[in-house]
Amino acid sequence: MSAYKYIKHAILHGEFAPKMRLTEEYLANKLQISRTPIREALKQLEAEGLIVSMKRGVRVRHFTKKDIHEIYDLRTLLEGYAAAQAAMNRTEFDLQEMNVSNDKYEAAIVDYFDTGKTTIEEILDLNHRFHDAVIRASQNQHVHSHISKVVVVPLIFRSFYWFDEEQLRHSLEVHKTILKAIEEQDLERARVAMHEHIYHGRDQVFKHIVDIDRQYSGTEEVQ
Amino acid sequence: MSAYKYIKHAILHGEFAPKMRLTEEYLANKLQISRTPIREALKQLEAEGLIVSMKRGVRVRHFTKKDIHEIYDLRTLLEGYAAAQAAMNRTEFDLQEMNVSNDKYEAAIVDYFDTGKTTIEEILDLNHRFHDAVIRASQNQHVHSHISKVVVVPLIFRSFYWFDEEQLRHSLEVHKTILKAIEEQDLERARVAMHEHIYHGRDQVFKHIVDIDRQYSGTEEVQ
DNA sequence: TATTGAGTTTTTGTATACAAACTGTTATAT
DNA sequence: ATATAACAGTTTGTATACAAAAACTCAATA
Repeated sequence: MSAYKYIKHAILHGEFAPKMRLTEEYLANKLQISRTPIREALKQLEAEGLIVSMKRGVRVRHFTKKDIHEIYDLRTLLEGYAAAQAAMNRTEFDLQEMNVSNDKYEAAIVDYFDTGKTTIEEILDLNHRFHDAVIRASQNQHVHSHISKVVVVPLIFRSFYWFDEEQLRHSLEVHKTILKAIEEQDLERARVAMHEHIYHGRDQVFKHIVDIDRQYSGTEEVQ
Repeated sequence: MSAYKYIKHAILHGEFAPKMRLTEEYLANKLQISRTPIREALKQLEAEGLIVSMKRGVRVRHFTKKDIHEIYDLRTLLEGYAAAQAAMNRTEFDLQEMNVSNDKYEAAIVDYFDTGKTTIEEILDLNHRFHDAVIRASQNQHVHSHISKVVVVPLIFRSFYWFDEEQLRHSLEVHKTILKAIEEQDLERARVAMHEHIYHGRDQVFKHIVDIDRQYSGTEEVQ
């Protein structure tokens, strides 16, 4: 795995906590490679906004409540637009892709509460694939790439762990509503359903993060 | 100037043409530095989407008509939202900043046609500052950073050069309409005026780039 | 003529060395 | 006790060397 992917994974999964200082040597040692590829990975991650650089070295970016709020607003705007455009531009192939994605999503949720063989990570991944299929159906590559940069914030990335059965089943129903609207080319219905879907996700996140703004106020150092 | 800024500038000003291959050695030689900082700059530029990497080396990204179309749709969506949010959230300070920006813009346009001492580059910069002030007034940092990535692409086509007196004066009036709506906290008026403003900009670009999709079909090599 | 493949050249990827910048500490003077 | 200067330690920034991968050349073969 590349240094970039390793570090990104570690940040998204909370192994590198917000505000944690990351020195090049620490990372080089951890990945058993030299500092050169580490530095290149850090430049990319900084351009993506997952780390912030200071006078000396970088830290894992800490997202405040305000950040999370803004990011959800942005994501709602973009994905809502994507859903409306998908309703307008979707091909038969897109419809099939979205349906297949959501069928898999449904099967995974059923299995999760039935046999427990499916993991929450797999459900998270399938949810992501459905959203991806919708965005692809919008036929706007640039919207796609911007959304993918908005979405990957550590807390949000892991927010599915907080969903209970009721909420997972509900999200499945909303997916179906979105799909139906896209199928019927009902732009506004698709947009509003997507807005509601994402804002509902935000409500869940905020229900669980009562005070992240202070939580990490101490500076976690390396090693 | 950093390698990153140098290369970005060269791309935006057309010195490195679309599809032009950029080898590390060529750039290192041109900037008279070693390949190490070049590589880091290229990683950042790739993350921003200004260059694309292939199996070996990178090329300056070529934007098709479809790209430009999509990018303007995206920018319209984002800046329209920012204008509406600015109408909702603007502080007295923001209002002042926006007014000052637009007054400078007006003075520059007047001077441009009056004495000719002001350059079109300066007008372009002041226009950019006004838009920036509006986006800042929206109080959403994340929207700001996404817009700033969208905005640079049309610069490649130096769209402003083609604005004649009529259009420059018109854009000034639209700015005033946007400002008035933001002042009166009329969200929808602000949003629609911004939409119109940006789509009008797109019309201008498309009027002048009749066939960029073929224009650069040949592969320009380094040196 | 088209194709394969060995050998050559070009270009990237990584490690390492060293200089430069920053940080923290201790000793000295006020 | 506080402030400052010098020094030592840490960490980054850049150059360079070399290995690895890709692209190219051209002759041998079908």
